[in-house]
Amino acid sequence: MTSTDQSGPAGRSAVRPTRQRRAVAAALAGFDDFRSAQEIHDLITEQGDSVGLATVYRTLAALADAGEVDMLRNEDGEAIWRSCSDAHHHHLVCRACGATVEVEGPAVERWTNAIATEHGFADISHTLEIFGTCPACR
Amino acid sequence: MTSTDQSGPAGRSAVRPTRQRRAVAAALAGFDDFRSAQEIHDLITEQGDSVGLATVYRTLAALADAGEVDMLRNEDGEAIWRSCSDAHHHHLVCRACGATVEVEGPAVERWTNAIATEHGFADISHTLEIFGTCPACR
DNA sequence: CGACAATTGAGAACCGTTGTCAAACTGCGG
DNA sequence: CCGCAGTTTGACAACGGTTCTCAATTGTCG
Ligand SMILES: [Zn+2]
Ligand SMILES: [Zn+2]
Ligand SMILES: [Zn+2]
Ligand SMILES: [Zn+2]
Repeated sequence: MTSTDQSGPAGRSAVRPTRQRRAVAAALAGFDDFRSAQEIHDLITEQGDSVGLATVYRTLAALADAGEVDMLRNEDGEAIWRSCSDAHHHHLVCRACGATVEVEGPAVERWTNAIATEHGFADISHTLEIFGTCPACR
Repeated sequence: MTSTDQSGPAGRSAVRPTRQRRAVAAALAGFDDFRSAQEIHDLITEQGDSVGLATVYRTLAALADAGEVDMLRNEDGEAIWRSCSDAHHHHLVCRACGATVEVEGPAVERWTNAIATEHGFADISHTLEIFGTCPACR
């Protein structure tokens, strides 16, 4: 058994741990609200690292479909990102300061599935975000 | 029922019914899935009318905040539009063909409010869309 | 070490959307 | 019927976020 073949199809390693990816991860660890790619890029710069904007976008996209960060869109349609817990969850976001709370609602999950099934839909997924003004911004 | 009684009593400058706005309304009546502004613009052109793209955007935005059309964003962040019923509702959308069903869920409405209040948030709003594959696209 | 695929970054390209502003259109009062 | 003032329109430029290009670099692995 030739040791590890922990990731890719043809055996060669797929994702390489690079300085840039570490910098993005570090930046993500530094806030817990949702931020745009550009804001994250700025953060990285402030932290002294230098990473191209395109790389930030690429890394965020990769992390997102690896399920390590959540991406959603603000009212203007911009993508905003945040490192989140693994489990399926939704967000309660403060419109003013961006403060974010992860929330879970088994009942809602059940409801969406039921409704969709009822209409004959399959391969169901959903998006749900709650916006409001947090206590601190009142 | 189109509760659009724009002409109020003290009818000072309101929204003027113009050829262009009528064309947009007509286009909106011609489909029941969500379409982008550009697609709607194309539809109008195909119908023989001629309306500037900027005007289409302006009209859609106006209709949207008059509550006569719903706007949401597809995965790419583009705005897509559809004329909907007045009451608050959500959407069950087919990923393949775009077929859309309006759905209501009083329980979900209650849940979002409860969760938000519980965390001290005020002025609550939310977005919720369900995606799947409809029977016809199976 | 040497070969090589994965990765990076500067800048251009994309593309949906919004802003500009002069011309066209309305409703209204005279 | 005419002219004025405010509204609306549209061709086009400008914007801004995101993706693409491609040569140069950098991990990985034998
Ligand atoms: Zn999350
Ligand atoms: Zn859910
Ligand atoms: Zn709707
Ligand atoms: Zn709702």
